[in-house]
Amino acid sequence: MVSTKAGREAWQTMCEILFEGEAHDRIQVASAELGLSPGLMKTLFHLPPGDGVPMRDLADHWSCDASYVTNLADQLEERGLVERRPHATDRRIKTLVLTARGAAVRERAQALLYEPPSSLDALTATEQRALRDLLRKIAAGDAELTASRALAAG
Amino acid sequence: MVSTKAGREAWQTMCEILFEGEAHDRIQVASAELGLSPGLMKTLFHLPPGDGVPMRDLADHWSCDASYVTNLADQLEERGLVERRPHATDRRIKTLVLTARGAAVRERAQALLYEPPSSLDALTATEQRALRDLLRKIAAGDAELTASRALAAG
DNA sequence: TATTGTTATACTCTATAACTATA
DNA sequence: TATAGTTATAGAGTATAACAATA
Repeated sequence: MVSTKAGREAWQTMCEILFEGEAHDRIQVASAELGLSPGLMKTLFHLPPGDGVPMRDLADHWSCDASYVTNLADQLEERGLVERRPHATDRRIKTLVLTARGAAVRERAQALLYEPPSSLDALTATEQRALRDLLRKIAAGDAELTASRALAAG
Repeated sequence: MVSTKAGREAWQTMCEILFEGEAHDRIQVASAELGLSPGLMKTLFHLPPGDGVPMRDLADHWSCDASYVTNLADQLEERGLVERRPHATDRRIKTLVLTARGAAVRERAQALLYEPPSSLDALTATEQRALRDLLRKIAAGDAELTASRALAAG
């Protein structure tokens, strides 16, 4: 089913809209407006408000080195956006927790990123609902995505 | 119309599927497989086979410095993937043109990037067609995207 | 012994400034 | 005088290696 011609065309068009269209520089623009690097903004997105995330989990998700996560954490801490907190049971682990200010910046970042481009205007209200429902069905079937959402929900 | 609740939800879900889901590391994985940096791969995508693009156009599209485009061009040239060619009428301008090898690598890169994630499997064939049609309608209304496609079509 | 995180270091990516050639 | 591209250089981003603390 996944190799349906229409499915491939749908996926390709989705990539083009996000990477080539009006919104292709959204991340740069949003992070510049918040005075953050794209990497720092991406980190905020992975920290559910009120809940600590082990630094190792971030390195695993991004397939990056642990030392880079240390670097990101240092920069966010300097700006007062996150705190390092010890893990409840394993004292090797440090978790990253958003501060109140960090949660506010995260919310602002999401507002900027999730603002739809004007090209969405090409769809009627009914079509926009149909699109949302189809995309949500895909998201629900995406193991990684649903896992990270379950985490975010606490 | 664009600020429809469903439209915002659709856009947010689209971002989440691409940036957080199964496919979130597609670009890294694909470029690693081709032995290119993500920046080099992105450059190949902006060079329509058989047609030269002025280096300045790339810098403008990405809002980056011209010297960085020089750097990208140097690296692609070293690998035999592009050639610098003089512009027909303005001798200040150099255009970047894919070599035969460059066009082949570009095609392979597209195949890797545009391979849909398995989560698309959650949709029936009919739904995949409906999704494709909705996305294409958005793409057609995206001024930047249609402009770059017109260019690619020659 | 294996794992988490840090430090020191080096390499890649990207920008700034000064320059050459062309318009 | 203004624009396209290059060079040299500096800064940010990211990885590697060696290390300390904990499991």
